[in-house]
Amino acid sequence: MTKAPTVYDVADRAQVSIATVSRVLRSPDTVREQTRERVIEAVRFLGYVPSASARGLAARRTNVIGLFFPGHDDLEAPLAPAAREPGEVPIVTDDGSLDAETENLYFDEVLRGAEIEAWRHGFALMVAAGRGASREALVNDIAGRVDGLAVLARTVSDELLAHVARRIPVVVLAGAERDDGFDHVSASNGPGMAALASHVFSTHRPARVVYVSGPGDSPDSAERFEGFTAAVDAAGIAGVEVLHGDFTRERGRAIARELELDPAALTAVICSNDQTALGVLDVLEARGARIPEQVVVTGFDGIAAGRHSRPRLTTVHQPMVELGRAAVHAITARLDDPQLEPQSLTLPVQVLLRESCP
Amino acid sequence: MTKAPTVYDVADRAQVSIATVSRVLRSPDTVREQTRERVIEAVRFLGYVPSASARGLAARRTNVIGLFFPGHDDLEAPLAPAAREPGEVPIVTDDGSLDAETENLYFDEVLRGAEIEAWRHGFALMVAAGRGASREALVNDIAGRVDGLAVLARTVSDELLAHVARRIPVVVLAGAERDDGFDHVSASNGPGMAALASHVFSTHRPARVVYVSGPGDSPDSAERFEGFTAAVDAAGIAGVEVLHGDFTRERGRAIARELELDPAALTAVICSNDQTALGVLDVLEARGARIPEQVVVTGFDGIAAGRHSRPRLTTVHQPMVELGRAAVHAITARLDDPQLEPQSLTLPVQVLLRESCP
DNA sequence: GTGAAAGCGCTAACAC
DNA sequence: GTGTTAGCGCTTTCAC
Repeated sequence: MTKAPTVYDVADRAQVSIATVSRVLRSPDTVREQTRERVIEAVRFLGYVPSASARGLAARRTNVIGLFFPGHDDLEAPLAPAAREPGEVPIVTDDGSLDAETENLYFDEVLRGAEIEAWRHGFALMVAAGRGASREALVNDIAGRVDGLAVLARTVSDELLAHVARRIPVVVLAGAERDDGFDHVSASNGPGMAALASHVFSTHRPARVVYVSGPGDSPDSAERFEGFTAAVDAAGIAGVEVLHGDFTRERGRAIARELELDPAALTAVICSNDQTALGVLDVLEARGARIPEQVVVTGFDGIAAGRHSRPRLTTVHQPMVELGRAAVHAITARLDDPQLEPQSLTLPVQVLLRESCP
Repeated sequence: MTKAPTVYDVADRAQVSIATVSRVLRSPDTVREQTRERVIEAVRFLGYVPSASARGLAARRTNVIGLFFPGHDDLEAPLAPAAREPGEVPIVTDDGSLDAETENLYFDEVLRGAEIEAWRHGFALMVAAGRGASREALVNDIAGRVDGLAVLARTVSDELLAHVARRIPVVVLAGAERDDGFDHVSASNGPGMAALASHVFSTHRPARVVYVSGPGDSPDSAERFEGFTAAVDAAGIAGVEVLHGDFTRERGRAIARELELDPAALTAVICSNDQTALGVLDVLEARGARIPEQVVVTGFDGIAAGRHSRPRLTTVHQPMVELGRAAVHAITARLDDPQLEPQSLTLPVQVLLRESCP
């Protein structure tokens, strides 16, 4: 780690020019075998690792793709010191009250998809989960490091996005198609919610319909709501109640607590995402409501927790891994052909019927 | 995106030298306000984003930390085309037979921790999940892009690790401490398993003890087994059966299928990880075994699925997010002071008692 | 098949 | 406070 060796060092030791060293690394078969071996030996001997900075500068491309997601603001606590000795192992009984799992599944899966696709195209992946005030600065910083950037919709100002897009391709994830000149990749939110709601209406014929929305600034939430109203109109249903949610489980719980249940009439609680629906289920179960006889509940997203809940949650499944892949794919496509018209890819979803609303 | 502007372009437009442009970006308060504003205006007008390659080359540091994990080999399928129209939404009933969730939780959580800690120290995070033959090349490539690298134990040859370590700090994740000169970060596998096993022995006094190991090349598995044998010795237990597992749920199932259960005697199945234990539970439940009256089952890791199983799984919880954080922390510490002695941090674990073995 | 040399876009002395 | 200048370590013509 004392002064990393460079091409020059390798060239010296192998008795060749730096150009040849470069060739051995980039296009080995243009170099005579004997020469090549000398170079490789030198590389090994010196512990040479080419600098991506220098390479990126000279080649004018980094071979890195960036993925920007808004961050886990919750976890800004300093690194907890190992309070206990590692040898001490406390034994605690988990009666179910222990903290819920970190439910960043969405991020995790999109990331996985992005990583896979990046790798397939020979790119490395840089992730950034900006938090707080530094967000815009971070995006700008990342933009300087990569050949293309995927950004979650609504997490960065259009202005900055436009700024960055002058330098590299930008694809917006999970935002509805907008005529902003960017590439877009999203799931079929509207039709998905419409299909689910229609199913609820036609199969269960609820006497009462409650819709729990997401945050006002979420494009996903808006699209889902549109799908919902379309289904409502199509079914000719009147008197729907719309409650304002925020995509959190806690909010779902709060809403369920205040929900007055009519034992005689079937109520449908249609939530704009799974978290909210799970919160609703938490409280409804505790209140002793009969699901799905008395109340049916639905979510949206298809997160793992919905498969394990009791009752299991009926939902619309988004292909999150595919979202990540498609985003990276869109970037590489544009890198290959910058002249491409702005693309807008909408991935299909699937309604998953489970016990909360069969 | 036509020819990205450089410092020179900005300098021209702002009527200053490139040094001043650099200053405005790196240390704004050393520049007169009026000058600064001219520069900022030019930056904005031109859509200037500094090149991290050039910056990294000049400053001799990238401000990026790398995280290497073995990859999701399963997912190499080409990007599935959107077979259906987005408007078509199939409705399927999920009777529980749909494919199991992608259980890369370990990766996900470590990554999250790493990202957080990297951000706190002002670093970006680059992730790589190498697959197949390209693994070593990938690690080498990443090594050239970052200021420090965290690598999952046993995924890269010692030789390559040593090669890379000549250039940048390397920390090994989840491997037992070894005298290899690298920094290590791991969880307290041995003591954790020992504490759990002791609990099983003293509380349940099983007539028969079955231990299911992990793959032979897993250091985690080896440490856990050591902890187990320590507990066995301490409890003076004889005639333990040790089965060879591989950390997969399927293997757990297979083992449970062949397990002969004596209705009269309590059997303890102690598994070296949660996946295996969940597989055991799957089959035992199906076979109608009474848990925990007739059989007690334990796992190790504390993955989410164990919280949702029936019965819920008793296990040892590893602080995975903390592992990621600690790894990055170790790297930044070494970057700050390269003279540091090789560190070996072992994070504390916790036994979580749930219904499979209260 | 190999070498010489001109950058790539920035930072960091060092002058002024 | 601001400008000049010398690299940083590589890729890539263009000669030979």
